[in-house]
Amino acid sequence: MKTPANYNFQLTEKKWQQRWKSAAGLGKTKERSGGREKCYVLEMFMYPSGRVHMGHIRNFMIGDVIARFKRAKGFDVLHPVGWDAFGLPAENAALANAVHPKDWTYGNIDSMRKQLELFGFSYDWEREFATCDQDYYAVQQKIFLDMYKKGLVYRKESMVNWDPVDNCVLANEQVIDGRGWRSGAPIESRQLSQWFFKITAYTDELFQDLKLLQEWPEKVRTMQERWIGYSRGLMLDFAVKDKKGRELQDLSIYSTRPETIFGASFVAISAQHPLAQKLAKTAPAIAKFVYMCSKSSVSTGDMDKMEKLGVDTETLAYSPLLDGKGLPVYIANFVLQTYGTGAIFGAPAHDMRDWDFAKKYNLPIKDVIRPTNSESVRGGDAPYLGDGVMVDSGFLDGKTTQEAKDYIIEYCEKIGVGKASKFCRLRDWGISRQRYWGCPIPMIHCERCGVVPVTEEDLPVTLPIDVTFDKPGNPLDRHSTWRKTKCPKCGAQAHREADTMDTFVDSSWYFIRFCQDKESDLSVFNKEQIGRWLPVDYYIGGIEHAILHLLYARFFTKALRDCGYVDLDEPFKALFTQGMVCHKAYRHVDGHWLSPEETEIKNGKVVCKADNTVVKVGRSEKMSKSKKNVISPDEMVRIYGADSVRMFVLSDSPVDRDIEWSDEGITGCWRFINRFWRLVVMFSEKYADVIAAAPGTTLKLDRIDSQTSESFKQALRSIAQVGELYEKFQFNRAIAAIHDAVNVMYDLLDCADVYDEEFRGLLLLTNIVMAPITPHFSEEVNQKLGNTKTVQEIDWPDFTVYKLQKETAIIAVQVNGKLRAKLSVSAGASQQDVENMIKNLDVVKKCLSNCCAKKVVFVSDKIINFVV
RNA sequence: GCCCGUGUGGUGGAAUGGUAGACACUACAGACUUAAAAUCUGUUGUUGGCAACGACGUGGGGGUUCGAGUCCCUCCACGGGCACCA
Repeated sequence: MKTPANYNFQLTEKKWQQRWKSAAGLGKTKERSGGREKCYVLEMFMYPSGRVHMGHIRNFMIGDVIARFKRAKGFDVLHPVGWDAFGLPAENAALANAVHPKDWTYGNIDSMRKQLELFGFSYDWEREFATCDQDYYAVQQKIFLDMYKKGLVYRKESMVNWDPVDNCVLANEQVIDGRGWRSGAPIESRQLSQWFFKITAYTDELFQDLKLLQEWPEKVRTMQERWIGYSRGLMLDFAVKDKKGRELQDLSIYSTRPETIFGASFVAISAQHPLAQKLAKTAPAIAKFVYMCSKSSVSTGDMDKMEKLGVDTETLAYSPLLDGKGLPVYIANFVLQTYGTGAIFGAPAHDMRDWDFAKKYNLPIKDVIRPTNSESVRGGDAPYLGDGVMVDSGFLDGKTTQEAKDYIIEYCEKIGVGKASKFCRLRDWGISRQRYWGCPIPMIHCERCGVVPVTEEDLPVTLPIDVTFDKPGNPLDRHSTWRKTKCPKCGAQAHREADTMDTFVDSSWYFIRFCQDKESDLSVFNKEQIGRWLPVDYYIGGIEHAILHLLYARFFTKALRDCGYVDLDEPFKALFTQGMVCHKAYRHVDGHWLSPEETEIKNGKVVCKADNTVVKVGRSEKMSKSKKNVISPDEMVRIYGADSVRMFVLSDSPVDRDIEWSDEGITGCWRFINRFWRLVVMFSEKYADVIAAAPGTTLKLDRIDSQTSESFKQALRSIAQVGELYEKFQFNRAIAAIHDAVNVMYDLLDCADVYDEEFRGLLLLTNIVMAPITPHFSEEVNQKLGNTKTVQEIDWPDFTVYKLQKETAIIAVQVNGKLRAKLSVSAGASQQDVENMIKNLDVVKKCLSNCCAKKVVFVSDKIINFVV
């Protein structure tokens, strides 16, 4: 038979995309009667940078397969798409190219939407929106005011993380290794008035509810747990006196290891501590040290390499617990003002940092814990950090560390020198950004009344369009008219808050907005629609959002619940984090990256075309412009078609791992699609009469019985697994199972014992389980095979109706666990039957010649193992 | 330093404690072709052997088990996250 022509993806993909569009049915959210279950599938929405990259495609593919699969399973599915559209790059583009951020953003959205449409994702485009749409940020301003009324928003003068490149404040979460998460510039400290969300009001709940998120990766839960940094300990009171015994001030110290107090040999406070500031005024040496610390705190970074330094304040700290013994007070560079009370007591024998400090300044090291399984206290030149039994600690002697801890907290509370306390690392969320392209903060500054919220009738506070970017800084600040307004309280001349909100606010509730359809009043929360869809059943995105976005969104959900907007505690039921799409990267000897076009292969070596130097072919790296290893999705669609690209990003690697983009991989998918296509063409030509005689037949395979070949059943077994594999996000295995089925069908095509209609059924079933991955192709195949329903209209097949049990099993014959032979038996054969069958096998005879087996292990249809 | 993850052929990767290497890629061979591409059919963990058939083999070492890639202990390498958090 002549080899059929290649599958024409150009025509086919266009054809089906047009049909889906005109039928307006592909991704449209259906709410059908009959109490169907809902399924909300959401991929983390994207920033409109201008280009869709392969990482997006992989992310969206996971969601698209799940959404299509769940629809076929009979769920009502919500699968929306939108744009996280405020943010700095729009302003940078405005500066660089003299284009308005609004035009830049909406222009990018248009071109990215076109790119996405090439892939045929089953989104409900009717619900699409961008966070910079006025009707979206208007609601956000209302939420802000409601949270303000609830006491969840406040304004405070505080030290902030200032990014000198972006000219902007960053949240703690956005500072990575002392550098801005976006600009990479070293962060400075500045004193500024800022708006804060009181996320710490929800510390307990955010921490406790992590336990509810069993369908989140454990890794993400642990990261959040550590970020919140919950700890329990004792707040202990000290009195600080100078050398002459004059009382200077009281000092509170927080410790999670209060049981080591009798091993304390010094107290250390941070350079920003009020006591340090006070002492610096009169003592030049202290002032100098404090100044030095303030300098170095600006550029954090290699904390671990920083030597522990301190200065003796010549004062002593007294606790009633310590029998009138004063501990020398140091100002030390390793004590953080932002954690606890900014003061510690040092127990060098049982803490690494205290140990280093004591060694440096020759302070006593007193052991108070004897390791549990040891006769004596710590030996050697290191602190003992584990648990044990208290020694040399007065009334704590003989208690275990845990007992001692509980006891001393209780004791201190009783005698009134301390109390049980808890602390967390989590700080309130500073959301003021000195930028133009964001949601305006709806507040007004009045000289007489102070800060006054905008009244609801005056919402939204719209972003003015007539702004200039000719100077650095926030254009809202210098706008000639926009800032001027009347005080809602007294009517006097006042001015608007010029800061805008952190864009992470925008992405903290977008998944709620998607729940409302186009017809609903978008200026209010429609509780019925929101209640119908939330929580998100499958949330899919990158691990890089493990803390920032996911923590903020969880907080927002709880805050909105308390404002009466929603009725749920956690927004995302299951979270799935996918790996990156990587690609080979080429590096020149001098270190700069080369694109593949700048290289060639000479004598089996990759060399740089320009200067013939040997190029280092590095390990596969995440695709990025700077590494010049980006593969453009539309280019790939042009060459191989959308379905091949769709298939490739899910094949090969499990989706939670990185995948390497390769030419072989994508051509492999393209070839497989053609291979399946040829099968369909050959069948439909050979059995044209079958198709013509029974168009629109259902998928039912009537004649699966004992006469059906094992191969045929094997193919059915393979595709029967595919749904379960989708459910488990094991798309690579699902694709392997589909390969299996197609390979078997090739073997079957020429067999005489294949019933024609049965074979068509098998083709159709394989096609249908593959359809979530290759929707255009599958519609075409389905049509070619004469099915009158479209794939979209077909329910997921029920494979349990087929009798697919194997009739024979291959049993492994083992001696002492070593494989000696394989034996085909009828399925379910008993141990006796199997033993009878094999006792004459040479291998078995040889092994059993001199003695009987001590023991025979038999696992039905699997193994028989003789132990001799 | 702490926490988490990963380690299986030339490559990506399969494998409820039960026949390791499914599926795919690469490579090689054969068929088709004037030829090439494409396609189809084989072979492809290492190693000994003409063969039948053996030996070895899931980062290293040890253990539990009739049986370990899988469970336990320990070490190593790589990747990621957090990091002076009292």
